[in-house]
Amino acid sequence: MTRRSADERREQLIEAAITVMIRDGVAKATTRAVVAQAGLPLGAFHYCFRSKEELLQSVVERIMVRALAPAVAAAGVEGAPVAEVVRTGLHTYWERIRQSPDEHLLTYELTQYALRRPGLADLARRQYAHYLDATRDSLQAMARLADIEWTVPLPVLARYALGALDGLTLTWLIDRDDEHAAAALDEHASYLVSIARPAAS
Amino acid sequence: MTRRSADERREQLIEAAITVMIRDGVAKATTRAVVAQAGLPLGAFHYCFRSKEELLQSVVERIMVRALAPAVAAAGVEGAPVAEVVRTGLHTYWERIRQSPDEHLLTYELTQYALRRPGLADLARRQYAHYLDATRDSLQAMARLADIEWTVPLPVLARYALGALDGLTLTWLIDRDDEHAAAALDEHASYLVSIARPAAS
DNA sequence: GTCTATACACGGATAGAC
DNA sequence: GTCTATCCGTGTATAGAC
Repeated sequence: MTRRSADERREQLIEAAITVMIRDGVAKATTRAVVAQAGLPLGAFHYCFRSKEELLQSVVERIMVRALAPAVAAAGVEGAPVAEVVRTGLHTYWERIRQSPDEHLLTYELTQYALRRPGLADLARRQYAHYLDATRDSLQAMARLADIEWTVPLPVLARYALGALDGLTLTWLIDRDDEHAAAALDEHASYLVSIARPAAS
Repeated sequence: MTRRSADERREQLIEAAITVMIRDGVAKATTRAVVAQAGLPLGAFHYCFRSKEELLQSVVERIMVRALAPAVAAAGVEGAPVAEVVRTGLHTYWERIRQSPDEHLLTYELTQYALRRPGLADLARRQYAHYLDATRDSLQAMARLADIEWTVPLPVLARYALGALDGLTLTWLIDRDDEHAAAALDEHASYLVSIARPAAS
């Protein structure tokens, strides 16, 4: 029973750490703040994690997996016009950002934190590689739904689309300008539509 | 004479702080580390700055101004083809990033740091507004050089272009993949060329 | 103004009782 | 395994000699 409880506490502490980080930032997520958030005594920390670094590694892994890949969520009906498929996908992505802006801000914060630690830098790189994959998959899914193909090589297009969405997201997280963000996102949609052509096969 | 020296020390400490931050990250830029970098005694700190917060405000202001606005450096010859003007501008921007990647990484780190402090959050917002202005100016300059006009409203285009460059930059700072970054940047150039048309007037 | 010594708080980690 | 009490390092800031 104690074994199961120990695992639960690990989970509890990871989630508590994320809660604190979203609310106060990574720097304020001290061991004391985390255990307080979890409602546990300070001593509980060190028989769940060898060190704070170990907790942070778990947090980074979890938050990065949980963070929607900046991939465009492919949505829409089979055979719909490409413009509709693209706009629906981007809109879905954007709504998720708008629903949890602080969590996404934390994602960027953690990425930078990870880059500063030799042991975690590789994790950040692998995660961005994963984002690229997910973006590529979404673009392929959209092409299939709209029955089109992209006139730009998929790896290039994925990197460009990921960058554009990432940048637009970051800008919005800073200025929270809904109108301008929507207009820019729409321009990205127009771009995607412009590089689509009817499927050959 | 002491007066002049005090101002010099302020400068000295700001630059030392930036040096430490670029090398070790914002978190490691303690007062002790900063004065050590500057070759000054610890006591020197507090008759140059009221507090560490005050130093950080100065640092944020300076680094954000110094950071090239993610604006496209307009370059090229009057009357050159639009494709050449655009590619030259983007290439110039990218070279600056490549020449000081750590400093640009710090820019992102400081932006997030600023967003976490109520007193500095507004500074981050104003800075991004400045980036938007600079991007818009560069786009206008490119249009003038190539004797074209943009078929997308300038405010929308500026936000989109800023986001795209910001995102591509961030992705590259993480994975340092020169080839793919160049390809994606090139795709952005193609996009810009595609939304240009000969000037009407 | 300039520097040394130090106060004081906080954070990570551990010792040791239960 | 669980928790309390504590150690020790570090960080900001200040006191006070010069």
